Amino acid sequence: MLDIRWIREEPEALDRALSRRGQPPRADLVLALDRARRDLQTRLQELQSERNRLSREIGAAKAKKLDAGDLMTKVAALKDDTARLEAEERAKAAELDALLAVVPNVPDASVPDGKDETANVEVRRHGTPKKFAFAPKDHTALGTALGLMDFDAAARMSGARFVVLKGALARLERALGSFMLDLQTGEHGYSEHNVPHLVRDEAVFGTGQLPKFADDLFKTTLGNWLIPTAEVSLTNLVREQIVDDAVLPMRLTAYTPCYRSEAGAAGKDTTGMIRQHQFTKVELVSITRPEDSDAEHERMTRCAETVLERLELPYRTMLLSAGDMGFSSRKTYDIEVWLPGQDRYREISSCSNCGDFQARRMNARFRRGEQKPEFVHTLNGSGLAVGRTLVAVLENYQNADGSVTVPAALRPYMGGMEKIARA
RNA sequence: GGACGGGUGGCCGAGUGGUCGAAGGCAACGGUUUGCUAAACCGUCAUACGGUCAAAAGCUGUAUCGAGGGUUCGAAUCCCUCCCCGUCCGCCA
Repeated sequence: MLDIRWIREEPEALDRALSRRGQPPRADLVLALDRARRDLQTRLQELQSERNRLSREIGAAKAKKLDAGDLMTKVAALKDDTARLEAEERAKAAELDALLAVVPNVPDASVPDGKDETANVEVRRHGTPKKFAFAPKDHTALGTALGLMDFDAAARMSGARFVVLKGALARLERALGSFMLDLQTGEHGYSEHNVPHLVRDEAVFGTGQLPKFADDLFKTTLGNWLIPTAEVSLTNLVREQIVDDAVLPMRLTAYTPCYRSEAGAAGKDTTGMIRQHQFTKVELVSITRPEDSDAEHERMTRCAETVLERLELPYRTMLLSAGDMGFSSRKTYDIEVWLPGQDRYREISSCSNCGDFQARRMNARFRRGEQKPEFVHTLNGSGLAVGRTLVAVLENYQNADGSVTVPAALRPYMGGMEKIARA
């Protein structure tokens, strides 16, 4: 949510930001609604003021046992006007709120222009894709041949975009989660959390998935939403809170399943584990002071990259263009891991600085000393998506005989296992 | 799921229809007193959004006693719905 006062002062900046995201201008509409709402508010308040004054006189008259009949008819006359104005003011405010709720965050000055991912800028690259002496298989072929990855069984009970992992692959998933959590908590200062996976409307509105992206989410019969990422649960830890300056930056992490309807992804990545309705992820969230969020963003991105470095997986880091960024973000780095089975880099982490955009939506603030509360800045990043990391491990560590070498960093989590082979 | 009891300012807590944004206390802040500390005393002490102003300050108005609706000239107080917390019962990993 953007600051309406900022829009009043710099409406042209809003339209410029929208244009960078490939959206039509909306400042005129926002300003018109805002003006109309405030005019209604002023008129309403004048009526209320008059009503309050007369009501006090009635009270005073009655206390003195005087007749207040005239006064009461006077106030009654105000009633219709007050009720009508109140309804109008409320309707106008709701209209304005609904509009502001779907206006995306303003891209940072350092974000490159561009309408989609073709304009993303590579900022660094690590490792070199391995040359295989044989034609590398993709993870689906590898996992299926190992007898440890069963899409058919998953489809029978759940439909498309689900998988059953067995044996060493099931354990590999757990090992990756534990390894990532240990790294982020033990070396990078993130505190581990176990959070709700079902949340209310307000929580999902807070992080920005609602109201615009409800189609991407699953909803329970009780009305709760399944989290599409632990960003929702972790960031909402500070909703409606005023935290002390001294506790910032807060660095939070959680290992959770993520549920996504993938409504807009029909036909994309239809096979394999790349795009599933359910996957696990170690999420990183930072809550910072405004002046610290840029540095924290760089740090967080490095925390995510470190996972890939420890696993010795080649990756590149992309700075997303304005047109490719998510709704709540003002600047995003995507980390893409090399997948030999696809012969290209694929997104495995996305690290975003949301500035105060989410904080406004969830009213998350902090206080410096005795000063007035200010909105915090919120950041989130995957550290990493476990399902896709498993895919990357399988494809990059595959051997000619179809077995998969266990990365050294994971062996302690695999009971010392060095290789995953068909039993 | 059933039956009760609760949600009031940073905290505690009073307030069942009329100058109540809300007594009192604690904490905090400023001051007086004081060798220092403490104590005592005096004062200040919610937020949001409007209007006024070039702007800020100031002044002024409105709203806010869990949320939303309703009754009433007037609601913290009465009614309805919802949310949250607690206790007991049932069920249950």
